[in-house]
Amino acid sequence: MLKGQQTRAAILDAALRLAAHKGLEGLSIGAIADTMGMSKSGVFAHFGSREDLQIAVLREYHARFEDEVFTPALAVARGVPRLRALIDRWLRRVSVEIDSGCIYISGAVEFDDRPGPVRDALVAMVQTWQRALERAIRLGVQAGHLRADTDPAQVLFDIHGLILALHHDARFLRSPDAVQKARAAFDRVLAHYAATPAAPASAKPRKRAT
Amino acid sequence: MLKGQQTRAAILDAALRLAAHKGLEGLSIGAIADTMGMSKSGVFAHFGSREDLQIAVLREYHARFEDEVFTPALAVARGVPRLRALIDRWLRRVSVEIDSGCIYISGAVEFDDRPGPVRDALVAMVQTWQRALERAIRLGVQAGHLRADTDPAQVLFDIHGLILALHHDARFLRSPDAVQKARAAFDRVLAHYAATPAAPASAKPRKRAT
DNA sequence: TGCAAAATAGCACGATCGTTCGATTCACTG
DNA sequence: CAGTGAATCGAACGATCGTGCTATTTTGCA
Repeated sequence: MLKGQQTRAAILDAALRLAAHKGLEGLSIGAIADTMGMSKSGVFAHFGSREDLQIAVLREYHARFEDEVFTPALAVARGVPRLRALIDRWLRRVSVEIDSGCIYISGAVEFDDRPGPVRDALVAMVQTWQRALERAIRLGVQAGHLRADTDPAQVLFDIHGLILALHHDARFLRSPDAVQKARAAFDRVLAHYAATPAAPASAKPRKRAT
Repeated sequence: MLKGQQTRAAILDAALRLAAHKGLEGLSIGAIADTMGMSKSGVFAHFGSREDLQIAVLREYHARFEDEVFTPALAVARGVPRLRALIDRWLRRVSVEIDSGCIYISGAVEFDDRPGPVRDALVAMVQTWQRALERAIRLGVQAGHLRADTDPAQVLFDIHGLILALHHDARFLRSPDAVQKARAAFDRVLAHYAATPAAPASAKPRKRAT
C-alpha cells in the first residue's frame, strides 16, 4: 500500500529527469526500468499506459513548477513587484534548467501537431500558467504601476518571447550570456509599459472590477 | 544519372514535409517510402544513413529559407528598411508555417541535448542566419537609423524571442492573433532602439545597462 | 505468524525502426 | 541496339518499443 506510492514517486522522479533530457516522446519505459533497476513490466504496472505515464510526468512537472515559481511569488505585493518576483523565479528556473530542459517548452514543440490527451493536458497547464501571469500583469495595471492602456496579453507575449529566446540561446546555442540578455529584455519591457510617474497620481489600489 | 538526382530531390521534398510535421527525429525512412510509393531500401540508397538524410533535409530547408527570406531582402536599402524586410518575410514565413512547422525551431529543441553531426549542422545554419540578422542590425546603427549605443546582439535576442513566441502561440496554442502580437512587438522593439529623428529631447535620454 | 493482496518479475508477441545484401529492373551511352 | 552501370526492389536481421499474460515475490494487516 505504502510501497506502491513510494516506488511510483521514485519512477516519476526518474521519468521527469529522463523527459527533461530526451523529451516526452523520448520517454521509454525500458530506459526508466534500467535506471530504476527494475523490470519493464514492474514500471509499466504503475501506469495504465505510456500516455498515462507521460501525463503523470506532466502533472508532476506542473506541481513542481507551481511550488517553485508561482506560489512563493504570491507573498510579494501585487502589481509590478509580484510580476518581477514571478519572472525572476522563472528566469532562475530556466537558467538552472539549462542542463535539464523545460518540459513546457520542449513539449510544446513535440505536441504542437500531435492531437491527443497528452497535448490536451499540456495545453491546459501552459494556459493555466499564462493566465496566472496575465492576471499578475493586469493587477499591475490596476495598481497604477503600468500604463492604463497596457494590453496584458501583449505584455505576456513579450515576456514569453524572452523566456523562449533564453531557453533557445542557452540550451541550444550554449550562449553564456543569454540570461543577462533575457534580464535586460525584461527590464526594457517593464520600462516600456511603466506608468510615467509624472502622470496624474490617481493611481491607488483598487478592488478588482469585473 | 539524371533519374537519380530527380528522385532524390523528390524524396527530399517529401522528407521536408514530413520533418516539418513530425520533427527531424520523427523522420522515418519507412514513412517516406510509403508516401513516395517506393521501397524502404530504394529510399535509403540515396542517403548513406538516416543521419545523412536528416542533414540533407536540413540543408534543403536552409536553402529554401535563404531564397525566401534572406536573399530578396538584400534588394532593400540597408539599415532599418532592410531589417524590416527581413523580419517581415520571416514573420510571413512562420505564419505560413503554422500548418507545417519551422525546422529551425523544432530542431533546436530536439537537438539541444543530443550531440552529433545533425546538431552541429543545425547550429551552424542557425548561427549563419543569426549572424546575417545581426549584421543587418549593425548596418542600421551605422546608417544612423538606430541609436549609436544599440547592442546588435540584444536586438537580435529581442527579435528572436518574438519569433519564438509567435511560433509557440500560433502553432501550439492555436492562438489566432499571434501574428498581430508579433508585429506589435517588433514595432515596439524598433521604436525603442530608433535614433531620435531630431535633437529636441522630448523624452529623457535614459540609458540602461545592457 | 499466517494469509490475502499488492507489487514486481519473466517472458513473449507484434510492430516498427535503420541497415545490409543479393537479385532485378531500369536508364543512359557507346 | 546492345551492354553496362545506376537505380530499385524484396527479404531478412537485430534492436527496441509498448503491452498483455502468468508466476513469483513482497508487503501490510488480522
